[in-house]
Amino acid sequence: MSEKKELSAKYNPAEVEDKWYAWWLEHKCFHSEPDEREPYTIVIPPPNVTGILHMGHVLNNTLNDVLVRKARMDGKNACWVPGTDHASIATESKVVAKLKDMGISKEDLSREEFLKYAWEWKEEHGGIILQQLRKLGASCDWDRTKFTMEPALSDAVISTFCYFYKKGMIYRGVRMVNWDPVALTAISDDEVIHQDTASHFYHMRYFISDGNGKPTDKYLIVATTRPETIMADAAVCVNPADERYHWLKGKKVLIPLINREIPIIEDSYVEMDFGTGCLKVTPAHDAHDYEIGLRHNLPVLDIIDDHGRLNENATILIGEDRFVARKKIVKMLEEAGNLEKVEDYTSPVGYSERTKAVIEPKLSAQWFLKMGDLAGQALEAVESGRIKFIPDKYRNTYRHWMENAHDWCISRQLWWGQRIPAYYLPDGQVVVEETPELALEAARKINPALTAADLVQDEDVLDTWFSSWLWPISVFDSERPGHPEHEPNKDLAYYYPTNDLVTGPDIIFFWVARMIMAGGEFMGDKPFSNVYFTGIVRDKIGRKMSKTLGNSPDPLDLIAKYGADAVRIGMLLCSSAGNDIFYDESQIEQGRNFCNKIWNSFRLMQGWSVDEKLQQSDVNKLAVKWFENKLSQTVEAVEDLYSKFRISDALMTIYKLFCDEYCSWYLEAIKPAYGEAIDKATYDSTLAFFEQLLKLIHPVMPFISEELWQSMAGRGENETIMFQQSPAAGPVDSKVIGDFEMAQETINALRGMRQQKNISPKEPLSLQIKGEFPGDVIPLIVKLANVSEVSKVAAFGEESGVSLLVRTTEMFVPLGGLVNAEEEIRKIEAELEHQRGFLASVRKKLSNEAFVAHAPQHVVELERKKESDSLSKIESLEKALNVLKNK
RNA sequence: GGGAGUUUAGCUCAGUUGGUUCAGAGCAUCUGCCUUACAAGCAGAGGGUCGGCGGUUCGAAUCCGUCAACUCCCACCA
Repeated sequence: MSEKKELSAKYNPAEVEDKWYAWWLEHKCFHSEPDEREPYTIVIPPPNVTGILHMGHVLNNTLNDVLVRKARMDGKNACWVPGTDHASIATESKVVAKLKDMGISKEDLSREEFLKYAWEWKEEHGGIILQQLRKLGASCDWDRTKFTMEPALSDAVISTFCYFYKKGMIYRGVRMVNWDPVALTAISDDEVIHQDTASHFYHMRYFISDGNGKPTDKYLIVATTRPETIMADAAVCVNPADERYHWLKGKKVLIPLINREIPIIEDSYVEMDFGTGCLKVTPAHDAHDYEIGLRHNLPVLDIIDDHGRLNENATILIGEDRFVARKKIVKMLEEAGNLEKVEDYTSPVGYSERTKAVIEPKLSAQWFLKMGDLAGQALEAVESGRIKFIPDKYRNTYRHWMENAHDWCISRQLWWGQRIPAYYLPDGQVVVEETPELALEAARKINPALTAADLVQDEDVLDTWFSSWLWPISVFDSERPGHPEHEPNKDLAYYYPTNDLVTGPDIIFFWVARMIMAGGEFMGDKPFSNVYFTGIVRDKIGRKMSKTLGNSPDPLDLIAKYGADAVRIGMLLCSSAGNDIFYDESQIEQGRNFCNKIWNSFRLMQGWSVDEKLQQSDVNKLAVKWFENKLSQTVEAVEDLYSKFRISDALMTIYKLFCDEYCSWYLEAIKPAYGEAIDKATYDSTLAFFEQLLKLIHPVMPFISEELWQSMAGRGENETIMFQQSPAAGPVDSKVIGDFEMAQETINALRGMRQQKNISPKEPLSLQIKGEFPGDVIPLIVKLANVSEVSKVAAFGEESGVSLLVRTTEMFVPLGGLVNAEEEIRKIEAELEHQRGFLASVRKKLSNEAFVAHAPQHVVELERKKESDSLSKIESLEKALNVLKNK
């Protein structure tokens, strides 16, 4: 130790964490530039720019940081690129809400004015989450921080759009989209959450027309959950096989209340046994109805406006909100005698993920990207194993989606985002170019008389994922997307493809699949090699963590209370890949306790005085040799676990190595008696071991490992544990470990016996061992089990005592008056009974000719060995019993 | 409705090709210890018909069938 300062009995993370994080930043430890080393690259899953750190981020970024720090210590040039996502819907709705608080309505603002507010908001609140990540210890290269809407990355998005447009893969089409009447935008299918919702099933009478627009007294009954849309009906549809309605063929019915005449049509889409078997067809307001309308050439009448209110086309209830209109129209139907009955009914209703508004299916002109080839090659990249999913089961999910990929609706009716670079000519033609200037140039090829003022740019912006899918490319080289003919710049050439991606399975299609598509298209190469899917963080009783439930702790509070290392450990301990995480604060306590354990082991070593003249004792020699091997063995296991992304198992292996092997066995074995000094050789070895352990621990617990590593002697001014080489596994001598284990088992047996017989650990015992026993571990038994004398004997004496069996070695502890003969007899008899039963079962197996004939040789051999071991155990138990009984 | 997955100790999970590293780990529990690093600790101990049933096999937590429960994804406002 360099200096001996007083250390408190408890580790205090608050004193340590900010200090080292600042030091790392100051020394540019996280920064990476291309060099001759092998790169290791991770791009952060960019959190929403206005987001706040939650437990899911903690899990994800802890895993990322562990991987990055490990790679760094493996000598790779590790680069973790941080950044944020502009999250158009989420951010825009936050800005709209904030403006509303200020008494400003978005509609009163021009696009430019609104964007000015939005950027102000972004500057003010943006990137808080990146600051919070620093508290967690995230070793991101902050100099490379990116934002999906910064100019360069926006340019990449625009070029990408133009690229696909010119390739004929982007088209504009009228489609039934999921309209969010609150956000006033179409959203993708994936952003719609279906939830069973209690509503009503309204059975309405549609009277048959007499042919002149007048009702007859005959009617049929149509059931709907949406009576407010009847004014948009284009037909009533029945199944052609439905005999109940054959008489209606060619007839027309009148829409209730407005008496518009519509045809009765037949389509097998209608299920006969659902409802009344009559379906009202409303092409403008239902995706299936739209399809039916196309098949039967039905007119499309849109009666709901962007805000979800009835418009003039409805002819009645104009201006009413759709849900208000529903209530009113039901009453009107009832009064008009058109309401047959109302049933309670629960049906799935689509809600906007962002605004929670009920989705309105709406026909509108949107931009689409064809999936065809993109999905095909992205599927192949995973199927072929070039990209590995961890856990593997997500390949199924991925395949299923990729094989059924719909064209991607990429336009959003928002302002916060990259505006679509499509420019409309006065005659309705469209040109798509990267800049207005280029667009004008292109437009003039169509009509040379055009001026800039004649071009009108599309009002919509692009889906946020249309920028995120470029992330692994654009953070390094924003020129490349959209221009695969460009040579990649130095960074892109060096860092791409990235190595690992850590993300949640909920965005496997939104993001993971699309990054693979973009990588294939623009780089001709996968964007990453491994995708590690984390689970969802849930509370103890399995509920998803959410703000509304209030069951999500603030990670920063936890860090303040327990320390960042403890929080990291707590998250990792319960996180096997792909499984949901059941978060429990007690896991973080365990992490804190582990920190404390490490801290105190350091205190112990720091308190020792070294005597250079002291000879190394046999016990110490043994312990050092053993731990050397144990460490190698464990390092090998840990490496293997890391390579399989079994991070929590790797952590547990390290945890046990430290707590059990190092603290409980090694340190106890070499610990000098109070007031005595330790020999130099052992001391040096111990510190070397401790340093190795700190390195092993560093990726998971960066702060405490740095603090203690720095506290050890001989550190240069600018050195950090961050760049030390990971411990390498040396050769493992299994005899050393095996012999030591024999000693451990013996010590455990003796300790157990003391407890059982109520013999104080301070009472020295003597021990007789019969048969083979590794002699050089005896000093360890003497020290740790408080044995005064160990003798190897050919036969046990006649005095009273307790016999022990360690594996197949018999031992005896003479206890004189301390032993209760009757109790001992009972114990031996019980053991005998068990042993005889065991022997019987083994013999039964061996006497089974089929077993001996079919089982492999080594299995049969094992059974034989069991038999002989058991026989010898029984023999010695019987002897011991005789001795006791003959007393 | 279509698909995928899960079910092993009180809790969270490991268990590679069926066979002594097969019934494991951590936490929790219980017992005894304030033993000069650590009570946020030490030393011990007890917990499981491996979801149910059936089958294949000399042998099943492991393979097959079936049933049950749970989870997720996709589809869907009649």
